[in-house]
Amino acid sequence: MFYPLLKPFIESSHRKTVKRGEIIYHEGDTPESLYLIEDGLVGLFHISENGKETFLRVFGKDDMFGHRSYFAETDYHATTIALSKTTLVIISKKQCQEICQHHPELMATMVKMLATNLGHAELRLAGLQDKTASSRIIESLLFLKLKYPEHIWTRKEIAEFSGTTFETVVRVMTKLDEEKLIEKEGRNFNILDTDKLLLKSKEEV
Amino acid sequence: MFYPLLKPFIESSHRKTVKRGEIIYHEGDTPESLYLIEDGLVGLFHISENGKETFLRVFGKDDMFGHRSYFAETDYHATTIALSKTTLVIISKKQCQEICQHHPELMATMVKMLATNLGHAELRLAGLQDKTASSRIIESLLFLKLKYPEHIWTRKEIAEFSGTTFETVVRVMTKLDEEKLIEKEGRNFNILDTDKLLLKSKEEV
DNA sequence: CGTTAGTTTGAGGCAGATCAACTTTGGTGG
DNA sequence: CCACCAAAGTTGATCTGCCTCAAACTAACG
Repeated sequence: MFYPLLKPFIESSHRKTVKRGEIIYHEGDTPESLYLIEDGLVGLFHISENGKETFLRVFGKDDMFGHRSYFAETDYHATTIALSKTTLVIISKKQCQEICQHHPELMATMVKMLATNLGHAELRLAGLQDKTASSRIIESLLFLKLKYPEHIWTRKEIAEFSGTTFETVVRVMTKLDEEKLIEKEGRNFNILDTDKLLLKSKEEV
Repeated sequence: MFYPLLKPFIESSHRKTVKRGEIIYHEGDTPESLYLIEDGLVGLFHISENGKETFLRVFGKDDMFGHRSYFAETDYHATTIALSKTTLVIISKKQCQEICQHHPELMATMVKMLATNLGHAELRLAGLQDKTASSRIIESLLFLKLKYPEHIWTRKEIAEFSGTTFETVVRVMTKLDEEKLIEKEGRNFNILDTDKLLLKSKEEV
């Protein structure tokens, strides 16, 4: 959603293609550039010492990432990994400074985006305390599949997004399949009844 | 930290005093204004249907709040409650629009603040998955007490900030008191060894 | 058509929540 | 200044949702 706004400024920018599983930057690295997704899917993950991964945000076609650290003026707080074959446009910090200076109206878009993300992050934080695992899994299924229907979400990705384990995701999905609210199709799945799922995610506390 | 920047613009603004426990705005309300704290302490909480409260952010002297919803252009996603007697300066949306228009440099400050907050929220989100309750409690004790030493933090507030229960906070604090890392003093407590606490919060996984 | 990444299912364990009963603190007003 | 009492804190006992571990199974790709 950011890309079209910037397109005029970056025609000549450096491009890079990464394949599924490839790391784009690591937590702790110092930002040298911003990234735009020309095509593909990228996940932002926090990986703790014991190896536990938390799936913080997804970025799709036309989304920007790396901007949070750039504007916070800190090192990256998490790691970005390509979830599928992805083509990136790389914008240098210098380039970004120029764009920001000459186009202050983009800052308003950035403020709105960050404020929205902050709200989502805080609601997820709260949800982790007061919702059951299956409620969070259902929410994640809806969010991930409705937003990026073409991607085959693994149980592990869904688990890390919902703050559970992949075994728990498997069990919940099996139950939802039996109840005909989703249908499993190989490693993929489809949503059959969005409304009932939404309802169910709310009544499961 | 925002107040001083804005002081020139708001001399004549409306002021309001609230006492401990008073609600300033509710989740779901539509923002009509922004708030600055002239003096006192305010907490942002998410309260779920079953009554479980999550303590999302603290605001102290010279902090602004209510801005996230204003800039995201959504209803409030959480509730603000005064943690002590607090004097507020209320800025209307119209006033805010004018300030933003005439002082685009303030937008840069806002972007940085939101980006920083988003990073913190996401790290807390990840911490909820990969850290033990006592590790999170120790982090919360350090954060809350070092940032606002004058406030007498209740066990309930600490629990809601760390994502645990007040009984667990009591047990962890009793242990830390025995180990002479903190000292309990009536309902208050003091930090005796910041470094060892920091270390301990890291080794407790 | 072999290999590997991803999925499924069951059994068992535990960190920390919940429930319950009791004590202490510190503010208030008589 | 003291007596009262509501709010806050303490401690122990019990319970449970979900994670962990383990051991097959199966899709899908080269």
